[in-house]
Amino acid sequence: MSIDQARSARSLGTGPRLGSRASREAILLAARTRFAKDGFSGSTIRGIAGDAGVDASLVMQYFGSKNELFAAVIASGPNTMSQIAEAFDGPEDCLGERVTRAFLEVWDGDPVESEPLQALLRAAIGSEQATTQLKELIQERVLVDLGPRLQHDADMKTRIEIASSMLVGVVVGRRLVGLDALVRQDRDSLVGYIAPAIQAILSAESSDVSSVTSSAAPSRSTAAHGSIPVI
Amino acid sequence: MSIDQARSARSLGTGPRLGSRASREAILLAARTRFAKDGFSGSTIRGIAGDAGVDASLVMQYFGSKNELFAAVIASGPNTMSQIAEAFDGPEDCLGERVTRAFLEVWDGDPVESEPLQALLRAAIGSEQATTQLKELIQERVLVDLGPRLQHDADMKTRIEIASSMLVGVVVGRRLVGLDALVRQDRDSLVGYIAPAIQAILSAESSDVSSVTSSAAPSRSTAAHGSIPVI
DNA sequence: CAAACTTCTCAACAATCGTTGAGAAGTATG
DNA sequence: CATACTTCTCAACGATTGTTGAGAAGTTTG
Repeated sequence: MSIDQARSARSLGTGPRLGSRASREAILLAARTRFAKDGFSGSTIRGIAGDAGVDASLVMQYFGSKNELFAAVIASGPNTMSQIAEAFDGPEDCLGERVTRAFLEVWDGDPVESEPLQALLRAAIGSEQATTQLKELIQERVLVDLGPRLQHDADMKTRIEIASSMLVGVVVGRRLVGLDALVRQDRDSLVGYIAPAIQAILSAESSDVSSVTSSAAPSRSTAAHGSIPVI
Repeated sequence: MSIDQARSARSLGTGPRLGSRASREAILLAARTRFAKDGFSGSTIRGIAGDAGVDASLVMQYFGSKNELFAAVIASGPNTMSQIAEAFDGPEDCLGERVTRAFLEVWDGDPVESEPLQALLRAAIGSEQATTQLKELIQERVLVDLGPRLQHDADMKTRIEIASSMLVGVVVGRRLVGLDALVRQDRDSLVGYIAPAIQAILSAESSDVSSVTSSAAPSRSTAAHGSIPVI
């Protein structure tokens, strides 16, 4: 039977190689840019298809749905997270600078890397529903890379999450919101401002602020002499 | 003429005071919550009206359009920004703690204050178009309060924008994304982690990181002895 | 050429959106 | 009661959305 023939010799290739995967790539590129710029609900399949020079139904045929297209865009980014995660390794006295620089470099770099992150961030902050939907994706792509580095103590995990949130905030202000003073600064001077603070988060001791709050203050007693504003 | 009568004695009150302004308040409350939770494009007028127990057209009658309703929600928040801005005044050696605490208090506090900020943040990050639309509103509500405090030098303006972005990042991770380690911490221990870093941003000297980058390093030389991890 | 196959477009569906106009329902004034 | 006014609902509009099914256009195999 012809069906069995086609099934046994799967995709033996009688058809054309017209646009083939070129259209698929064009769709993915257009989707990446539009999701990064307009967010998820702000982007339309018709608009993406138009940018790719393709009919909207072809997008559905390749990716199934808008959600799956978005997932494909997020998955299309290369190893940006491991690039950031690697910065957590190495000597501790310049940890703040390395991590800060890694963050800024990824977001200033190739759109292939930064645009999926923009899209993920816009979507994740856009609504509570999207947040919970994307939370496992965030934890997967962030904490899987960062995980082995913070297995030691829960305190270090907290520090890393705080430092990462701070750097995300800076990047949001600089690249998404476009705050004047942040956009004006070049990368190196920004690192000069930020790295000491990140260093303080990642290496200093959690000092108790108010009166009681007995819980905190774990173990490390070496704090705040040379390690904080060092870089 | 009756028209002139009604115009001269404006709203002399022949009509009913049924729901009167109660429905308006209900709409505003429902809109505030939904915009904070679902973002701008994720919220629908029909949904807001449903929460308020009211028809959708009444929303239009009171607020004109979805955009104006959103603007009313944003304007409904009290003086939250000035509350944060006031934290920038006072002795410099505990600046980081005051500012950090003010940020976290506003976001942990009354929904009347925090939800309009959530809505503004979600909308502003949601898409590039919304960002540019809301940027002047952000600058208006943030920098008008903060402005007088940073008139002195451009360097301080940069520092304040960086510190604010960082704190927004922390708040986003804690209240919007819901990162585990950040949600678990209570406010005081969070301040213990964060305040030294904010203090470093707001008071330390911008140290040159790499080799060249001649520009930076302005004037202040007092840095990093007791003021940074003090709280 | 004919048949099989892939690539892509056209037209339309059903749902939902913001928005509008007309008119009930009810209360004050004459 | 009759009139004027406010408050609110009903029904519908036009536009846009994601999504679908059928069928052109073109390429390879027999």
